[in-house]
Amino acid sequence: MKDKKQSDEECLQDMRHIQDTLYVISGKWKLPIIMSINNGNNRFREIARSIPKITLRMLSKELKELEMNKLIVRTVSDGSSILITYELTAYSKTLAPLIEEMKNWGKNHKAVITERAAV
Amino acid sequence: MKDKKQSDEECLQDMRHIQDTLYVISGKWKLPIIMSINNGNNRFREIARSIPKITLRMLSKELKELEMNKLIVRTVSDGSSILITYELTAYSKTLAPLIEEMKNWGKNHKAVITERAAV
DNA sequence: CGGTATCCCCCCGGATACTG
DNA sequence: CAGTATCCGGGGGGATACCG
Repeated sequence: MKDKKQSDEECLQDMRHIQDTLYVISGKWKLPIIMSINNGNNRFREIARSIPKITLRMLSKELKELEMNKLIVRTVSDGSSILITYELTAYSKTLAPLIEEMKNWGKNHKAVITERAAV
Repeated sequence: MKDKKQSDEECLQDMRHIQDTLYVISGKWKLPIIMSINNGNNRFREIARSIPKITLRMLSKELKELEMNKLIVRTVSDGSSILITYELTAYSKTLAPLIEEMKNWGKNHKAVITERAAV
């Protein structure tokens, strides 16, 4: 978002891109799931335990969508017992700056809102 | 999101911040509205016209929420006729890096998904 | 111009139970 | 462990009509 005014056409393009991004990360759980996997949780139950309040149903659904968007990979390895692991793709790493930015903004916003509530 | 693994506690904090941010910018229209105003549209109908497919109802609803979150200001100025303008707050500018990031990511993602569809 | 009021549908997301 | 099945409420969001 530049301060310089852009053409309406450019602005429309940008809106579309933003809506595309919003669509991919929308929902309460997708980003938390990515963060959890990034933090070393690779098994279904492990991820479930690491995210407060998420239900198995939602985790299952969201994992599928993330896989469709090429952000994670589901692997079934057949050792002594069957083992299923979820891993982030290299592509998912491109979300890192975005996540970082959202993390910081949320932290600050919490402060802003809390201050308002106090007044 | 660092590559270095962080403590689970830190990770939980981050998830909460992210969810706070998601909550504020969630919905199809909030960011497009901010972009539209940023691009010089300050009147209700002007904004409405600048955003494809948005309905008056949604614009009205979202403007209120944005105002509650201190991202825009609604001003009623009483000249020869009543004039209502919407402006971005200084605070809303803190979203700029996030928006920029989402714009770029969406642009690239579109390409990634399209490529997949071709295969 | 600057919105509200209704109606309505869809689907997100929670609860709970169950399967292999 | 790794999920799926079913049920269900709430609300996001579209269409349309209307108001001052």
